[in-house]
Amino acid sequence: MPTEALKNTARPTGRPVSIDADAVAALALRLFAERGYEQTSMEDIAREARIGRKSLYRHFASKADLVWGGTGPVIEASRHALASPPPAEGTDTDVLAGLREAIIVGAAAIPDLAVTRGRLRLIAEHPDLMSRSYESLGSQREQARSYLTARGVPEPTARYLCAALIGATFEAWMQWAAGDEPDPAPYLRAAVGVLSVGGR
Amino acid sequence: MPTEALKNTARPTGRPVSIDADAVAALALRLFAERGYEQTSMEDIAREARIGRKSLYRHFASKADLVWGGTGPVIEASRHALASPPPAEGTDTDVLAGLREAIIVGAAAIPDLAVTRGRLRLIAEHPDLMSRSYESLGSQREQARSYLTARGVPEPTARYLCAALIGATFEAWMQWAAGDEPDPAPYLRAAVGVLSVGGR
DNA sequence: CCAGCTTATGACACCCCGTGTCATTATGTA
DNA sequence: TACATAATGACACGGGGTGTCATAAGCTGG
Repeated sequence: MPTEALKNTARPTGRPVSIDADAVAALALRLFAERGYEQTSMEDIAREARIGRKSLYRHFASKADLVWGGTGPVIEASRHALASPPPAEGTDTDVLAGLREAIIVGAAAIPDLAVTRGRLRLIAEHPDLMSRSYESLGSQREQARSYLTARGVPEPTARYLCAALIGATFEAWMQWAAGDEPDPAPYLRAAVGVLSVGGR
Repeated sequence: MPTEALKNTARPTGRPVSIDADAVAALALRLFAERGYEQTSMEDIAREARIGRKSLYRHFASKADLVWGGTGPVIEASRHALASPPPAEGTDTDVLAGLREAIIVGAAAIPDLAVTRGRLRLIAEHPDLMSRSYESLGSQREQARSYLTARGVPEPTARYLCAALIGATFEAWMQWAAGDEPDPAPYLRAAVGVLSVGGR
């Protein structure tokens, strides 16, 4: 999600990228941990990364993106898990179970959980970062919604279900991050367990 | 919620407030509607309200507070509805129904729905305003959580339930605001209907 | 090897949000 | 009338985010 203009997509001509966005994000995370989030300015990060402030903004749309950017893979993984199974005819077994499993799969795709935990803890501490959750999780919400509607869940119910799902799973991630348990799956399972499609 | 320092709380001495915060907020809403949210600077609002920019900030903590401030009464009303009935012994009837009714009562306490609809539509259009929902609804979340735990809902479940509740009801408000139906209650009912305390 | 193209880069300037300070003014109470 | 309290607004400042522009770096075709 680091705003990467055209990183891996075949670029036939032009000057290639010379800045390692992931390395810069990692550096920023380190600086945030050392000096604090709001005590570290974008100029500080740029200076430390030996690049210009404007170049920093070219790779990360905002300061918050330096933190939230790393969550891209998780969302992408659960998106993939949600997109794969085609909808069967009629009302299939349990749509909630499908959502749950996709989210678990997405979580399992995270390379290093320790970094993610640090990221989430940093987010939890700062309202400014916290509030970005709505937009950062937007694609996941959209993905879940199409999953539900494709399986016959009526429109308004699907919307509310997705909104509730995002809220609950985000809370689950936060609870996991606050503790020391290695596996986030139980938290996510419990969060999804709070939902019901039947309208009670 | 307009940051009011000491508006109605008996102030024995000192110069009384001479700025009508509600009027300023209404003016700001009008300017936002006319010129657009980000096209209207705090200086514009202050100039139009015939006050200084700093004085504006003394009444509203942020630009977003000019919009979100008006939601205070709703949250306060549902808080009151949630606080009134004392928990009975053992597992009482239906905690979700209690939550649902409190939210409906809160919605019914809104003086003029038209203004609220405009406000929510404005919020829907601007990610910056949208993202404030998390913090703005924080008190409501906390209130619902204590309601649930006081009625025997175990801790982690209560957390997830509240997170889901906030997400779903906010989505319900947004759906209501996007349409023309006069009563938000059906939307809210449907949103709460997506939850379940039983863990499926 | 050179010419020309594309694109990243960084310097500069700018707007605006939000905050801190401070002198001034207005309103109450003793 | 003196005093305390607090609102007001002027000024300055840090910092986020954006636009512009000249320059440098790499690729590709001749």
